[in-house]
Amino acid sequence: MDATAGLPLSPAEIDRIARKLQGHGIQPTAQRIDIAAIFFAGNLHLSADQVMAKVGQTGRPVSKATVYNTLGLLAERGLLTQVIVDSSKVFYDSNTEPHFHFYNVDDGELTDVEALHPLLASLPVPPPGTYAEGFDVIIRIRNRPPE
Amino acid sequence: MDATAGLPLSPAEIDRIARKLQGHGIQPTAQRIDIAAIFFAGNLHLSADQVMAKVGQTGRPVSKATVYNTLGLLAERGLLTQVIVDSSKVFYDSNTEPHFHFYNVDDGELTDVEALHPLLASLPVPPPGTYAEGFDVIIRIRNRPPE
DNA sequence: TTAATTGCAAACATTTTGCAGGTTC
DNA sequence: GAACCTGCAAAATGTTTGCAATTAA
Repeated sequence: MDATAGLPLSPAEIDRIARKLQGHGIQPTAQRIDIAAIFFAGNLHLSADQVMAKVGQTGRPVSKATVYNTLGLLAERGLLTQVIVDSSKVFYDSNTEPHFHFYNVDDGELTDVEALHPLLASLPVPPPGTYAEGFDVIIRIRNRPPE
Repeated sequence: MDATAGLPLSPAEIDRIARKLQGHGIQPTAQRIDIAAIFFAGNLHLSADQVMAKVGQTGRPVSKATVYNTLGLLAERGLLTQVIVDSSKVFYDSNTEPHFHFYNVDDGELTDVEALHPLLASLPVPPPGTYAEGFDVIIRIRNRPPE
């Protein structure tokens, strides 16, 4: 899916996104709407610098600090999910439903996989005194068979 | 350099570790033996700086570059597993059998969980043209119940 | 007008790299 | 002797922070 589809944003779209942000206790500013719009346009997995690049393409650059702030805020408020698959950068996923990921180590691509219920139902139970906050299931894949 | 200097490693232990390294095509140097000894002593999850600190405690400091080189090499040769749970650092796990992890986000502790076979058998199948290289199953836990 | 947000640059932490000097085979 | 390993310092990332200027409630 093309993440730049729908940009520039129609007033109706801006309004829709602004309401969504407000619904999650986030003050809707121009920069936040631009960033949120990218993710709300489709199912995407982007790193902070990819977001910055994409926002820049729409004609209104946003500073690095604001991109990081906003991504962190959107994740904290449940509008995005952080995906940690690579030790060198964090990905943000517009899919906030429980699901798994394929991570292609050759090209760095992240792909969603619908969560398998039998698998979910049998996840290990946290030790006494601790509580599950979430889970990550990542299948690392590559383009050539293992030797 | 004398490989036994200042370390609580018996000659027999050093020899055992040296052979293990050689068995995986790794030239056993004093520094590599010191680092490997830490992991082979038990089931541990340590980051590079934790390894450096532990080696330092034994009386013979090892440079940062060598610690990173050695950990990377041991992981590449299958003697350690890299665990990516935190965006800011990599953990190395002496358990190289397929298994899952609890990651306590409050105190940064990693714990092994035996892999559940029914779960393993039902992992998603990679897309055509790609091949599974491995999997990560991480259950994020915390010390207080979700609000 | 009061609080929140932005942008810039500098600071940070982890990891990687270049290269001179040592060590091992 | 040739190849490999180590250590140091500097560089490269990705991310965070401090703070003045701007914008929103």
